[in-house]
Amino acid sequence: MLDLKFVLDNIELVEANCRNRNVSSHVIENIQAIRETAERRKAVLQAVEETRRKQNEIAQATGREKDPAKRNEFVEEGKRLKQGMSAQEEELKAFDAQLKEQLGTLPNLTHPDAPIAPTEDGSIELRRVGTPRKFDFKPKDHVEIGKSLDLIDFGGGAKVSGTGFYFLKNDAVLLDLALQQFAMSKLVKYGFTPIVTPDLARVSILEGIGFNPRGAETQVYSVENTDLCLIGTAEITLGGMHADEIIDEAKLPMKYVGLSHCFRTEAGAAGRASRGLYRVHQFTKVEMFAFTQGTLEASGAMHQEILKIEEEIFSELGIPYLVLDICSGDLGGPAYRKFDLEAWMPGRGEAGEYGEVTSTSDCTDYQARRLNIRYKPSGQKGTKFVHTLNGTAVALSRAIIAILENYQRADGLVDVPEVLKPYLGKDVIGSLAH
RNA sequence: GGAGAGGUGGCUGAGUGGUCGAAAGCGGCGGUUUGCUAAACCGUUAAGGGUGUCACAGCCCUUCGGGGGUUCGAAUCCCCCCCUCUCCGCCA
Repeated sequence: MLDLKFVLDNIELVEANCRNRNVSSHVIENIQAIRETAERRKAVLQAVEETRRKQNEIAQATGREKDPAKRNEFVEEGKRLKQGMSAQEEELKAFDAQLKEQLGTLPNLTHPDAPIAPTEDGSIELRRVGTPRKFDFKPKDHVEIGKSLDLIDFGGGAKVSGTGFYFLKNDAVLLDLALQQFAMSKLVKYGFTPIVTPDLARVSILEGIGFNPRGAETQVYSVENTDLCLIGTAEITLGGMHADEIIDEAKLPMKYVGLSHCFRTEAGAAGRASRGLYRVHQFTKVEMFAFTQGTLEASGAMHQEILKIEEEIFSELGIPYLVLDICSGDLGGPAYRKFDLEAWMPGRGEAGEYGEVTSTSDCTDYQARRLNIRYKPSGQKGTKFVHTLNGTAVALSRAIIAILENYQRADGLVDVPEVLKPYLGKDVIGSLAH
């Protein structure tokens, strides 16, 4: 959510930003509506406050009055004032709700260096690291590898839970756990506090992070008869962890690395390039999340730190990747700037393709404002919203794709990346040897 | 799931219908003292919003877990919800 005052003072800038963000046209129409709503709300607010002031005055005078007759007069006066109140207050509430809804549709501002383009092909490739391996045999995709080595059971997943679900088996399980350990250990070394988060969260927390679990295009599973949803990412729970808090400035930045399951309905995604593990309803993810001081310098620096760690993880895994600076039209509401890593997947498409494996966003104060997470900057009075950032350390399903496909051998087995060997306990996936 | 107790400012904690935005302590900030530090002492210290100012000040409204209600007036009484603690039951 953007700050109301900022929006009112910068209508044109906000409008231009919305156009760059490729939001639907009714959002842009909303901006003028916000101005009107805000003005009408203010008028009502002032009327309500004036009435309340009179009421307080009468109530206090009544309390002080000893003479029963005079006291009675005050009471009658108070009753009269009270009668006029409720309609005004209802009106105020309605305006507040409307304003909040209208503001909620506006995306965050955009980093000046982010590429401006309407759709995802406008994102800019910053660099490519590593060279895709040349195979002297025709590489399989992870679905075939998973089948031949008995690592992934899609049929069983479909039977038990439907399409988009799967069982990991045998060495895939060890690989999954090894990746978690590898990522966790690294992040802890970098000063991140390890967390295992809940996999369900309240609707209000989802909304604070910028999800709309009840919207028409929701990707979120809701749990019937509760106000809970299955989380699509630990970003939700990690960000929500400090909702409504005033954080000691000395503790900033706070860095967390969370482990959670992630659930996504992937509504409307059928038929796209989503074979196998690439787009599934449930996966496990190790996620970074940081709270920084509320300055662009602080969160910008943290954003670079997170990106560097993401790159280090895939470099050490020995998987070629590229870094994308995500363009304005593909940013998503809360992000001020976003970098994606795409890893080389030899079995994807006709002759291999890069596929998204991580994403890191600087959300500035957009999430913190709605979640009400603040700190007191030293030397200033009052409070300021923190900045929040998130970034994928390892999304297990997609990392597994990359490893199986990049490390496959002519004999059908899969080598274990050097850095994972200590965690996995064996050198070759699919073999009996330990 | 059953029974009970409780949720108050950055923290601990008093306050059961009338200047209570709230005692006290801790912490923080400013000052005195001091060679420096500590201690001691004095003072100060909630947030958000409206109005106003060049900027302060000032004035006003809201907030004592959340929401509703009673009342001229609610931290205080009533109802619902959330959360915490204790005991019992159940359970990995």
